[in-house]
Amino acid sequence: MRTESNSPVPGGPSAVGREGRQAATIYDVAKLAGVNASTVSRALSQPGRISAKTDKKVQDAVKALNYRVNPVARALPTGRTKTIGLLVADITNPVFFDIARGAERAAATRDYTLVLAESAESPETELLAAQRLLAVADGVVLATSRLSDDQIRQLSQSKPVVVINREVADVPSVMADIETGISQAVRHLFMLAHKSVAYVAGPERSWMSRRRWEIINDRCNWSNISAVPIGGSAPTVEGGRKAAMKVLESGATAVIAYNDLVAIGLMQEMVGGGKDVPDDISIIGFDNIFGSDFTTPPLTTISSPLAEMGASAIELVLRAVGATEGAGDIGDLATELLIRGSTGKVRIPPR
Amino acid sequence: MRTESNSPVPGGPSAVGREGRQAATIYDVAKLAGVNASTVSRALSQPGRISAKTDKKVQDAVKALNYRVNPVARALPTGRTKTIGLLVADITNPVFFDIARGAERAAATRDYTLVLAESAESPETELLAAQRLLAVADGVVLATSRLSDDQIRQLSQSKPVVVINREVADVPSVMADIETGISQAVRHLFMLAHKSVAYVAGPERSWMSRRRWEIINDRCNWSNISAVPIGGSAPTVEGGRKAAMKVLESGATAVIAYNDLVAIGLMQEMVGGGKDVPDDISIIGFDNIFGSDFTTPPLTTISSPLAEMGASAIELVLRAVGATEGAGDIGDLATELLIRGSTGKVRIPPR
DNA sequence: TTGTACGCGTTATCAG
DNA sequence: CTGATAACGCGTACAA
Repeated sequence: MRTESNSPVPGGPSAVGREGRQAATIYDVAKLAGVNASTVSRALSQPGRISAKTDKKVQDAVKALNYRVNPVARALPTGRTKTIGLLVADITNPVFFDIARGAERAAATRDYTLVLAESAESPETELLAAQRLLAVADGVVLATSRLSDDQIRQLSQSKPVVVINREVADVPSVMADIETGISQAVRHLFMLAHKSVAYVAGPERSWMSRRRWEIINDRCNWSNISAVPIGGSAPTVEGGRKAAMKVLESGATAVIAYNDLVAIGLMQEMVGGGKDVPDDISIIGFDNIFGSDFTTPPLTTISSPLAEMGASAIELVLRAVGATEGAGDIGDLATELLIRGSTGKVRIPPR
Repeated sequence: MRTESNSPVPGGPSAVGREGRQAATIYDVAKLAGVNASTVSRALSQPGRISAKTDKKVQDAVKALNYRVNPVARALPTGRTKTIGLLVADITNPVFFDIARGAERAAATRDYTLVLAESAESPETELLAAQRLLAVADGVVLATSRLSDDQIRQLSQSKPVVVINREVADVPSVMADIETGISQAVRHLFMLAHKSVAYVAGPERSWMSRRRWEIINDRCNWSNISAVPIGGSAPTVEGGRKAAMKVLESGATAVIAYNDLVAIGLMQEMVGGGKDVPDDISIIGFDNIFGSDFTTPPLTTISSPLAEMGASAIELVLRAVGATEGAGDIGDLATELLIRGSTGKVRIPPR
């Protein structure tokens, strides 16, 4: 491999060759403006602390050279990249998109940029990815973590970490208040005369899946409904399809799925198998993802304000890094049952 | 504002306080290993060019101190951040989801990280965002650009830029071969005896929208079908709803929408208004987005391999920065008509 | 208010 | 094969 650059740092920018004219630095600006580089630096970051005409000279030079600060150079002495990491278990999951949307916009508003990473549902990958993100970003949002509480706490020692839909001692989080949504759902099923409801769980390592089950079970007990758990399936449409048979065999007249994807898979498989929804079986999902109202019948679901949650998570990180004022906790975000067409009165009495 | 740090650079890492123990540097490693910092650097980046036992000493020290390279420090002399920017017009658009999915995975495979930005459909915002991305990332992918050819070319002078679904001279791009898909669609409509089809266009500034119209118009002429353009609506479900009336008034018996979102809005509005799809009117979308098969009837659509396109775009950027071998163009990616339930034989003859 | 000088953590040249 | 050292671009005590 040969190097024919005369740059002081051969690997450096000027060695790339492919690039256009070398970007201007504060030194170039300083020279043109007839001031010192440090003055330029100040003029750019602390507009007040500079004399009016020096400022003008600098601004003119900046325009003339089309100067832009080099963010990575700025980040080195500063330690801040104005970047926030967003880590999700599975990019494919529509839940993530709503979160990302809220997060991106919240970040952009504060002039921060989002850095994306996916863990492919693997705790090991997630840990590595989180560490990599923390090395670049000023803070990280864990959207659907499969890590242990300890691991998360440990990560949060170096830089601000915020988790979504998960409770970890000493780590700030943004939670959906699923209790109310679930209560509404169970009451809804109760009114429709259901006596037995199944819960199709998500990934084993999902904290949220376990939590949802606990609350569903609890509320069902209150209402004298028997709740039957149906073990860990993938949180996808396919996962839902595969779980359909087990649900049917359970004898339940209604089913609550870990999320909308699973619910949709369940519905597809059941309708495809000749069952009628909701006459034969009622289906409820979680999250109100994009498209959950496209189905026939449209899916009844416990909706979470995903975009807001993404935004709030960013907001919390921003506070932690001191980029924004605000204080106090962000209370759990409201959740509600969206009654659409996939739930109805029981027709076939439970055996 | 007071500063009580004794760090040489007060704004620097050690001043943050919130952070845990200061991260180890190569100097710490060097000291512990009893070698020079530059040796550590080499041991880490060029494993071959170091003696076996020096290497071991370094590795041990690395583990002992739990050392991690500082990516921003590395990026300064190097000029490479191992980061690629992905810029989209609207995060909310499901088309973007699939592209992002493919892109993220392709990037992760090569050990690159994705940086996200949204332009909110505004050319000004897009330009600014692109410039910001280019300052941080090693290259940028423009997924749904609203910029002019010149602006894009200009951006691509500093660092590699790849566009998706857009043709710009001198700028590498990843394109879906929409001709075949559209040909299939028009032929399909022809076989169903349609004589007049409407095209509901997308945003005025969308290059893709114009191109789709051109080809549709062309193919319709071939088949002696009259094609009627229905001007720029927002590329959203809402945009589709608003355009429904105009479509009906046009007297067309079939409509091709700028994308699936618009098509779904169209369908919702029409079905809501008492029309039957496809008996009264056939509807075809573009892209085969997530959920487009959830509708009733499921949407017939011209599908693009969005995830592959995202991946290919990243691949092209990676080649340009020399991070990956490969050469040659990436041919246009195949497109095909997915015939589902929203298209059928004309029932009402055109007036 | 402005200039001087140094350091942020890493890479790469150049001697040894 | 390894050590010393300059430089990447910028921010900021400190002195002027």
